[in-house]
Amino acid sequence: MSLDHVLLGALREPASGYELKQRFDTVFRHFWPAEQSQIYRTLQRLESAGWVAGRQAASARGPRRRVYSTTARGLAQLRRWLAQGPIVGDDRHAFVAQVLFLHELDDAAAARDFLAALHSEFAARLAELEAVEARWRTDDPRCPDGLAGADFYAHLTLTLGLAKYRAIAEWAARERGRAEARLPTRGTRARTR
Amino acid sequence: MSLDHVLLGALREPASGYELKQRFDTVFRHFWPAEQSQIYRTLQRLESAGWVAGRQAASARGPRRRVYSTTARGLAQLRRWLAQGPIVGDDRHAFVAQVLFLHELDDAAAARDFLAALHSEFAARLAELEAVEARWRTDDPRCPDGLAGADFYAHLTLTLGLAKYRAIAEWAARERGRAEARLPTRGTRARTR
DNA sequence: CACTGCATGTAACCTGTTACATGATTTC
DNA sequence: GAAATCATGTAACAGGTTACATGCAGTG
Repeated sequence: MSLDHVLLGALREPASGYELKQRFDTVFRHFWPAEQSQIYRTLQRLESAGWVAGRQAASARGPRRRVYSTTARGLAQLRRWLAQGPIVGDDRHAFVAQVLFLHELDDAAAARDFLAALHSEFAARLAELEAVEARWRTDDPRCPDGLAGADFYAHLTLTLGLAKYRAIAEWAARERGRAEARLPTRGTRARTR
Repeated sequence: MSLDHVLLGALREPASGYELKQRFDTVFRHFWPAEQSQIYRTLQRLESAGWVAGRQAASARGPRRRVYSTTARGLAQLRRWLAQGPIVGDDRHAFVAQVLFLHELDDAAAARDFLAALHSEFAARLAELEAVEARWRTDDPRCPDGLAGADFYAHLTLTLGLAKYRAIAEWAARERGRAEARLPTRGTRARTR
């Protein structure tokens, strides 16, 4: 139940369900997306378990808010989760299945376009993370190597995203090229096989 | 509903639920794992939709089997799915959340060990795929560049897995080194912060 | 007064996991 | 005759998604 632990980690700094949703949509989304309905539901469950505590708070604008934070028991639970070692689990990537079955399209140009679209997608994700890193470097002179505490680990997740998206974008560009090379030359039939 | 389409693609070659489970555990597992119970349940739904057809078949050993194959309507559905372009969707990787919250362990040596464990995990996955590729090369002299038809696309999924696992394993090795360098030297207090 | 942003929640549904249940045939 | 392998299915539950419902406060 990783959502539980992402919330436990996030709530070391107190936040409302609404604020959590925003953090999910910006940072956590990259490795554990969650919908608002699921966040509120899970918060309730974690509170009955005694892992987070909620309290009523006033709001600068808008209705009253309910602010949660991780309890001592919640923190102990989070530490156990971290101490058990990496939870790697399975990948679930529909696009890889699509690549595997691309042959069923029986259309080498469409396959090449498919790989080109994959390249745009991952190049865009890479550019997004590169922008985040560039901003960080200009905002904080200690950025890559002087980072301490929680920032050091946050930066690690950034370099992982960078490495992964870079590898996939390069793969897509390379394979798009190989697919291009297989295309029938002009003047011959457009279909393969 | 990607499981539907993975089954549609797999059943271009007729197979029983049991055989499909084996293919999931060897090949499809790398991008779309599925349990036996889910496979049988989905097969029933796809059959009512008219996308696959099942027929009774004799079995060399063991009880009677039910062999399914993709129908013309199922193939049309599969092609529509491929033609709509890559479905990239979200990543859900608990270990990245763990890295982000590693600071809560407040133990730099444990964090270094965590990264070392990640490195072993991904190095092992990489080695597994490298072995698959090596076997393919020795079995088929056309292997990397002369591959045609469905094999060309199957090889693409292999090079993707190779690129991705290589990138992650290299990241883990590099960051393990950086974490090592931050360790307090012998004789000083063992805890960071 | 309409719209936007803040804020919290519920209901129905779909997908995926775990556990259980059954039975045939072959090999030791 | 016990164990392994072939083979198919169901039930209960957990986790995640989509859609809906409600209401406050400030801005134009």
